[in-house]
Amino acid sequence: MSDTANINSDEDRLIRSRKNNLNQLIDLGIDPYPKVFSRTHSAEEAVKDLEDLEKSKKSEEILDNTRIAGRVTGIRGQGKMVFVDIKDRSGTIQAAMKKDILEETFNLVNLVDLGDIIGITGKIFRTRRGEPSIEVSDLQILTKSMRPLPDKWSGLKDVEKRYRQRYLDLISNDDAFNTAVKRSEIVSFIRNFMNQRGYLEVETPVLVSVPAGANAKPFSTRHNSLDRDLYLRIATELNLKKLIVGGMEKVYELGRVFRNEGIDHNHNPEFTTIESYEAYVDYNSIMELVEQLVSGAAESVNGSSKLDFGGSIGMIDLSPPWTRLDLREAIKDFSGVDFIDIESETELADKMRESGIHVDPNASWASMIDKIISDKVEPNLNQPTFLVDYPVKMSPLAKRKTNDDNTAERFEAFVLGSELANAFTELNDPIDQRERFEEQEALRKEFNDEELDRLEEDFLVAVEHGMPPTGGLGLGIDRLVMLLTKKLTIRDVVLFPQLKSID
RNA sequence: GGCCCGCUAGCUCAAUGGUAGAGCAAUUGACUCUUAAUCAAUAGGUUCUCGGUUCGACCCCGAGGCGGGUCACCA
Repeated sequence: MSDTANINSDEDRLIRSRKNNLNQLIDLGIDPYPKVFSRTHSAEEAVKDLEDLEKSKKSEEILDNTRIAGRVTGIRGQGKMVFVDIKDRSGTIQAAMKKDILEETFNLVNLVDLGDIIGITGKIFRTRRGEPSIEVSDLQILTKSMRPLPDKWSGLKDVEKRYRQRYLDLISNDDAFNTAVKRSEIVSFIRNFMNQRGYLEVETPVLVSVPAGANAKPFSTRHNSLDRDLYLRIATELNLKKLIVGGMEKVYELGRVFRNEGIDHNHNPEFTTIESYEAYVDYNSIMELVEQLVSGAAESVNGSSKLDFGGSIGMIDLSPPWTRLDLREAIKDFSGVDFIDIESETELADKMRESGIHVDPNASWASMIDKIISDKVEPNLNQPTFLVDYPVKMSPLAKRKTNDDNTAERFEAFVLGSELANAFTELNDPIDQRERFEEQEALRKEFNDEELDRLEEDFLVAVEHGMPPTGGLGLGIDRLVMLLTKKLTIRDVVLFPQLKSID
């Protein structure tokens, strides 16, 4: 490609002027990409020092020789004086570059473009207009930028570009930056929360030979030297329970799982869950764990366990205790269907159609119940709610209730009409567990449903060695972050959401 | 996958089927307290792609791409 081929392209024109400045720097013997710059202050700290001085808390010397680095987000030329906005992690501060102070270095100012990373040395002061600023005595180019930034005032609004080039979103939209920070803080809170309760954090394989532990279609891949198909895990469940068999008693994994299904505002093909397992407790303890974890995370990152969504939703209060609804009663109340007497799929389908629910003609009993829940019950559960006690048929990994063989000790947590967590008293009877898996395998063939859970022999052998009574939890981190940052789409809480590639 | 909407300068947005424009960014010049700096001038376009209708298409029609919404499915 020759230079003349693109000489008329606007983008090239913009890059060319920056390259021109870059070359001028090189001609001056200046490295446009030096390795280090030692900072004394963040932008925020500099302002604080100034305020401390003004309150007479500190002596004036603290203001001298302040060194700050960051990205240039604004340049206001004033002839022999130029104001430059410098943005770092903590915020933005103004630098005042005066010719009579910088002398020959002042020529460098003309070679600074919007988007460059620069380091400045100088004295903190306040301008006549009251703006905290650095009076620059030395200026260093730390990184020359070759491409223009999005418009300072309107920011980056193009949704697609925000996702594909998230770094631009982070630079120009504070809300995107703050959401990413908050996600990190939430994950950090959860780790501390679990560790303080004596849980061990573990890591189990992402590549598995049987994608088991949940209902989902897996991604498949291939290991060359093993000459074998492998799958990306759809859940961390079974390996974690093997660790309970191994005596770890309290374990959790914060990890990415992968499901080969549709993509929309609630679903990314890879997402993060926390699964935890604790020996010698049942699902009642897990309900308390969820209440404390979620309300604690809210208080930690938002300073409150309440969230105001306004409009018809209003205030969501995450503080314990959450409402507990019996699943069967909830379904009956919201849809009029009482599944307890309905064993045949055709009868259930008829009842559902009577209630105005669209039924897939090839659906299993369990998936139909699931459909009733998501269509008729979930949308009503804005305030945090546990739906408790699920049919055994739709809960192949959960233990039966003591006096009711058809019901399992399982709950799901809902907030804002969306599922947040799924938990049960874990099934540790190896004979029952094997039968449940075999039924799932049979149903998968009968209904040709790729999403039904799979039998993993290794897991069954582990349980046959004896798994203590255990309470287990799975909670969607992305959903939790959406809730606590009030984002309506998962793409706003995942830094690099999956998008189609542009060829 | 069905249906609906969007795609125009680096960014944000205009433009009855009749010469594609503005603000910011860029380039050149003036300016030592500005902060969306100001002022003057200049330059910048495969209107997502391909095809069709038309004397003439950003605009109408068809196919495709990408994105958004919604329904179906899923966490």
